[in-house]
Amino acid sequence: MANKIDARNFKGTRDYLPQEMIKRNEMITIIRSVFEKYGFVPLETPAVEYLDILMGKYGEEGDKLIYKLDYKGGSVAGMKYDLTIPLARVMTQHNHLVLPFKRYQIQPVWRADRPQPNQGRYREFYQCDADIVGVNTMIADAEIINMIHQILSQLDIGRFVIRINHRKILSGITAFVGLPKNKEIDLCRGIDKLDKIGREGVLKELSDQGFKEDEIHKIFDILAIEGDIHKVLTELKNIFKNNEIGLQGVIDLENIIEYLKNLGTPLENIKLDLYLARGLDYYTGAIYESSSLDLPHIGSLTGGGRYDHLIQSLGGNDYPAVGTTIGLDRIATVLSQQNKITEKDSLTNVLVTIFDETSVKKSMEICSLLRKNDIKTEIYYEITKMKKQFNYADKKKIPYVVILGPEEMTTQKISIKDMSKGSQEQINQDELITYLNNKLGKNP
RNA sequence: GGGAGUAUAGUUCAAUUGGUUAGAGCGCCAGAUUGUGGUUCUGGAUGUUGUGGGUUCAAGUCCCAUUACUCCCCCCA
Repeated sequence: MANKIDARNFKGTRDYLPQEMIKRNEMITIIRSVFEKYGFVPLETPAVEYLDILMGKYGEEGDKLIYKLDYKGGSVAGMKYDLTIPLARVMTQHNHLVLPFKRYQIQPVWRADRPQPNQGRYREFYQCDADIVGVNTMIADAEIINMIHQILSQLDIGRFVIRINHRKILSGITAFVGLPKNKEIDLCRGIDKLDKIGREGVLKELSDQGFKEDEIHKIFDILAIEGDIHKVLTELKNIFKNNEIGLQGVIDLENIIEYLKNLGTPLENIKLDLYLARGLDYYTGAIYESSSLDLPHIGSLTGGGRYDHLIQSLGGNDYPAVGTTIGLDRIATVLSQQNKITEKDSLTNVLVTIFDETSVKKSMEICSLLRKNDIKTEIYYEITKMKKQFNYADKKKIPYVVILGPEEMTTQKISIKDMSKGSQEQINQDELITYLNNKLGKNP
């Protein structure tokens, strides 16, 4: 025999066992139904893309994390890194799509970084994207943010915050401080840690980064702006008096806030974060990210923004676009660390037992009848002692067990045991469906 | 990409300064109970101690390498 194979998962990938899949499917059902409620239509794209399409869109770090496929001597393809670039590609290739094109997409993506399950970080993970192509009003941005709020609330993840910012505000700040454009990212990175390392820490970090004293001084002027969103935006407007690009960002955000109110979005979960940067290169306007307030170590649960020229950069029309991704695995991690995952081993409602050879036919008929009436039903596959059959129902947490023994045969009744109560009753066959529908809460 | 830690049965963990045949809980299988699970009682099965080398009279235990996993930073979903 050949060497023993060491069965294991590829690093950073997991098997989603039934218990987990049942929960994931429930989550996906919620997400999909919200997407559809807002008028989004489904799209799927291949796992693999040509490398020239993937490269250069995600920033320097991102490019390194693309899984490259090596075949026929040359690396020309890679696993998709997100769902936004594939959408942009689709938009360039299918001109007949009605604008605004609103699509949702729920698929895995791959990133070659170091897995960290505790933070919900994997190499293969699911993204649930919703994007609006062809609209440049902030109504679209507001709808996306509103929808994120809706989904996170419905998934019952506990306290969360959606942080918003604008690429043009970042540019405005960079200009205000007097820095060259390429320092923008360093600037954000340094200041973003304010919460973690405090004022002194940021000061040190910035001077280590080579920022001059007067520059740091100006940065702290901006840092000093505090208060609610409106106040901050008003003060920024003042600072950006002669700064057209920064001003544009502020106006966009003002509009978004206004529209969010119109949509009835509770603003207490939404925070303006002037130092939210987001690594992906293609963003051009408003950007947003959300995280759990109870489990901040898990990082971002959703992330998105406006990317007005990405589609053109792939050779398509210059369509404005905005969208978000919902990080299914991150959210699942939050729920699991909050012990909110009720473990289900089965979706079956009824187990039909088989008493002996003479009752096989009857049991199978009842099983079939239940299924015809949309009741999730299993039949036990062996003619064996009741003990084993009940034990199976118990292990799989199947709530009802049907018994058809000699006694039931002669009385023309069916015995049904309620496994959680331990109680058992006999009913007429023609009452069976009504009885179970009642028990399962299916009748109005 | 940088740093740290862990590895013993299906699983969670034991095993004295290195010292006989590596143990226990849970789980699993069987019986008590030939029409009934979840409780109880009785019995049973399961290990190349991650892998390879080294030190030693003797290694689960010490050393080196390797692999896997975990954690932190970076970045993100």
